[in-house]
Amino acid sequence: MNSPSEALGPPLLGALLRAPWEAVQQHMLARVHERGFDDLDLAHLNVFQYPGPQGARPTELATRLRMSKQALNYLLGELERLGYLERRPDPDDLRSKRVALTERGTALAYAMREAVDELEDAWAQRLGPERFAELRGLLVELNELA
Amino acid sequence: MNSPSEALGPPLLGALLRAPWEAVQQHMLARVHERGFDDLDLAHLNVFQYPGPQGARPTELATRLRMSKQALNYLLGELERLGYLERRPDPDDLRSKRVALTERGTALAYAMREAVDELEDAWAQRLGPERFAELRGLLVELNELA
DNA sequence: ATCAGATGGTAAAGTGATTTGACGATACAT
DNA sequence: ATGTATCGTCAAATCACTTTACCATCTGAT
Repeated sequence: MNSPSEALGPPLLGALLRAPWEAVQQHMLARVHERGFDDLDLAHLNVFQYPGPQGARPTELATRLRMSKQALNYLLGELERLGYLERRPDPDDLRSKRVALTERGTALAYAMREAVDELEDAWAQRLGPERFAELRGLLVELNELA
Repeated sequence: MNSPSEALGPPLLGALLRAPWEAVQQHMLARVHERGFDDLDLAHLNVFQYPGPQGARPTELATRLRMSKQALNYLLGELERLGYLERRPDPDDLRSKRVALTERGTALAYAMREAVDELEDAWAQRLGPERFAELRGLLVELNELA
């Protein structure tokens, strides 16, 4: 009685959300590496996360991804060097740049999307389509709360 | 037609899982800071994540948290310096250590737990208790798949 | 009982992602 | 016009983390 583990109680919602999210991430990374985009890591994929960097300004992206504009710019530099995107001058604001995906960048976004779809399909099958739909619906609501 | 954002489609499951998980994390960090544990960041809280470091061996913890034993030991060093835990010799294995929470460490674990409960309660209320229970159940199942 | 190999923890140096601080250029509001 | 805010970037410094290398201890085979 009163063992430390008992005192901690059952798995918390945080843990329940975290594990499958990490599974998605890892699956995405592995799949994307298989497809030949093996010069990237999770930090890079993070930049491409929904809704992706296409057309965005660096500062806007940095805010969205909750990192300093310097940190993001560092990543953009690497992604540009690796041929995934370019930073082009913004015609409407001479101070500003806009991120433009290259062909390779677009292909990456597509591959990421496909990887997630794949995993979702697998889960939907094993959970049952209607229960999976229910889960998705509840998660959408949860996201609206936060 | 065929705008970049259309091509990306609706929010993916990854994003749906990530956002609320990050909300949990941020709430936990903020709450814990309020309570006076303001010398910690997310990396530290990570060590305390379910089921917590109490009684664990460093290497075991490192495996559980998917980091190198050196990286974990670095964090344990800080947490020890800040008075949250101690590394004590393991009586059963002279090579080994065991993590023992201090009073402050136990208080932190309790505060973290409380913070998550708080947020869960808020969500349960706004989602409806039975729908929240459903969400939780589905997440448990999803965790068993992965 | 001994010895080989595995495992646990740690130290030290190096790496590299990220922060801090500062800057010139442009935009915008008054 | 002029002051202030914003955009991107550079450079230096920092700090978390990796790599490499150890020694101590355990374990199992002989």
